[in-house]
Amino acid sequence: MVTPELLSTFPILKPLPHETLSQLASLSSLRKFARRGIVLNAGIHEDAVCFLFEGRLQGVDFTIDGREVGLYFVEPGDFCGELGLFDHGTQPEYVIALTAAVTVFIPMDSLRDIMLKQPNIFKVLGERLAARLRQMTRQRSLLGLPNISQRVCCQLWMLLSAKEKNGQVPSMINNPPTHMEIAIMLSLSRETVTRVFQTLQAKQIVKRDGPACLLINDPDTLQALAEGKQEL
Amino acid sequence: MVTPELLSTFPILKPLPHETLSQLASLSSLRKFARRGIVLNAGIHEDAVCFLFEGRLQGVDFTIDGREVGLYFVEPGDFCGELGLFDHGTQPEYVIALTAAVTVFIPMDSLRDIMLKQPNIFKVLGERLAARLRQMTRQRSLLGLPNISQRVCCQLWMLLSAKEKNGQVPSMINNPPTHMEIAIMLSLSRETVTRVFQTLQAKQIVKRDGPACLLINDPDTLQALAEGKQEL
DNA sequence: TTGCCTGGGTGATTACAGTCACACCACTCG
DNA sequence: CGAGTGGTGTGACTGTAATCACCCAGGCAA
Repeated sequence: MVTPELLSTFPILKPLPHETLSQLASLSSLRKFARRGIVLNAGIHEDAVCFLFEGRLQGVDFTIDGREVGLYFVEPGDFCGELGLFDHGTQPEYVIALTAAVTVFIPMDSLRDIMLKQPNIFKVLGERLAARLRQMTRQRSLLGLPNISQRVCCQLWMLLSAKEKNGQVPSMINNPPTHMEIAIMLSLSRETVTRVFQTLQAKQIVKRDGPACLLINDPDTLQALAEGKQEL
Repeated sequence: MVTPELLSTFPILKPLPHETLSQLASLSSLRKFARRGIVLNAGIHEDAVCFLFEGRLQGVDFTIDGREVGLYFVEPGDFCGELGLFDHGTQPEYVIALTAAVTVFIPMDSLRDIMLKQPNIFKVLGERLAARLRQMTRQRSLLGLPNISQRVCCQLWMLLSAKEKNGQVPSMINNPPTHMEIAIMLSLSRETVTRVFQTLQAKQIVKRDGPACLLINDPDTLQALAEGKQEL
C-alpha cells in the first residue's frame, strides 16, 4: 500500500536508507480524508505522525466556549502530530482537512526509534519544532495588533512566500483560505474579514481570480498596510 | 565565578557528569539584571542560553506598531533562549527581567555540543521545546475567548499550580504579575484588567494580601468563571 | 520634607467589531 | 431540473472595551 518511494518524497525522510524506508513503509498506512474530516484528535495519545501528500490541513483548537481557533496550515510534503515524538504527550490540537487530502500515517513508536538512532533525523525534527514555535510567536504578535485591517493584511502578507515578496514572481495565493478560515486564525468575525477584503479589492490591492486564486496586485501597498505605515 | 555546583541546581543539567559541569562552568558567566533589564534581544543570534537562578523573567514580543505582547514567564530553575540550539536561528522574542534577576549564561555552542553528544540531554531539551509549544497553544486558545473577564479568569487559573487546583494547599499566587503585565499577555488594556479584578475582589473570589501575594479565596468559582460556566 | 515614579482605581466618552438578518451566486448531487 | 449547500456581500443595531483624563497610595531617593 505505502511504498518506500512514496515516503522518500517527504524531505525529512529522504535521507533515510532505503532499507529503513521499506520497513517504515510496511508499517505505515495511507489514509484519505474528505473536506472537513478530522485528521488528528486533540487530547488523546495519537499513535501515528501524519504526513501530508496531497491537500491542505489546518491545526485548530477550540476555546472553552466552543469557538474555533485556527493555529497553522499544513501543506503537502509537511507533517503534523509530531509533538508526541518528543514528550509522549497527547496531541495538543485538532488537525482537520481543509480540502480532500491524502496522508500517510507513520506509527509514532517506529518513528521515535529511528529518530533516537539517527541524530540527523532528530536534528531535523528539532528544527521543525523550533520553526513551529517561531511561527506561533509571529502569529501571536499578529493577534496583538489593535487595528483589525492591519491584522488581516499582516496575515495575508505572511501567506505570501519569500519569492513573491521580492517581486521575483507575480504575487498570488493559490487556494487561499476562506474568509471564515482567516477569521478564526485572527479571532475575528467572518463579516469583518469580508469587509476588509472588500476594501482591498475596491482599492485594487488584491483581486479574485476565480475561486481558487487570489491575485495580489499591489504587494508594496499590502506590505505598507501590514506594517501600519498606511491606513486602509 | 560560576561553580559546577551552581549549575547542578538546574534540573536539566543535574544528570551531567561533574567533569562536564566543571568545563561548562568555566565557560559560563553570571549576569545580574535590574528590573526591566533586557536579558535577551530579539532578532539577533544570541550566543548563550540563559538559565534563571533568581527572579522572574518574561518573554515578550512587539507588534509592528510597537505594542508589547507578553508570551511566557520564566521561573527560577528554568531557562530561555534555547531555540537557537536547535536551528541556529535568531532569538525570536525579547526576554526581560520582571524583577531583579540573577542568571547564568551558558555559551550556546558548548551546550549544543553536549546536547548532541548526550542523547538524554537532547531528549530533555526536546521535551522542553514541546512543552513550550503546548503552552503557547493553550495561551493562543485563551486569546480566542470573546468574553474578556473569562479571559482574565482563565489566565489566573493557568497561573495556579496543579497542587493548588486540587485544593491540597491554600491557593495563592506569589509575586503575581501586575495588571499591566496581565494586560499585555491577554491583549487587553490595563484598565480593563483592573476592572475585572475589582469585580473579583468585590465578590470575594480573590483578595490582595500585600503587594507580593494574591489569595484565591474561591478557586472553584474562579474555575467556573474560567470555563464560562458562570458569568461574572 | 519634597518630589517622583510605579501600580492601582474610576468615570465619561466613543469608536468599532460582533451579531443578526438577509440576499446572492456558483456548485453539485439526487 | 430544483434543492441544498458553502462561500460571500451588506445593512442596521448594539454592546463593550479602548482611550483619555484624572486621582490616590506607597516606596524611595535626594
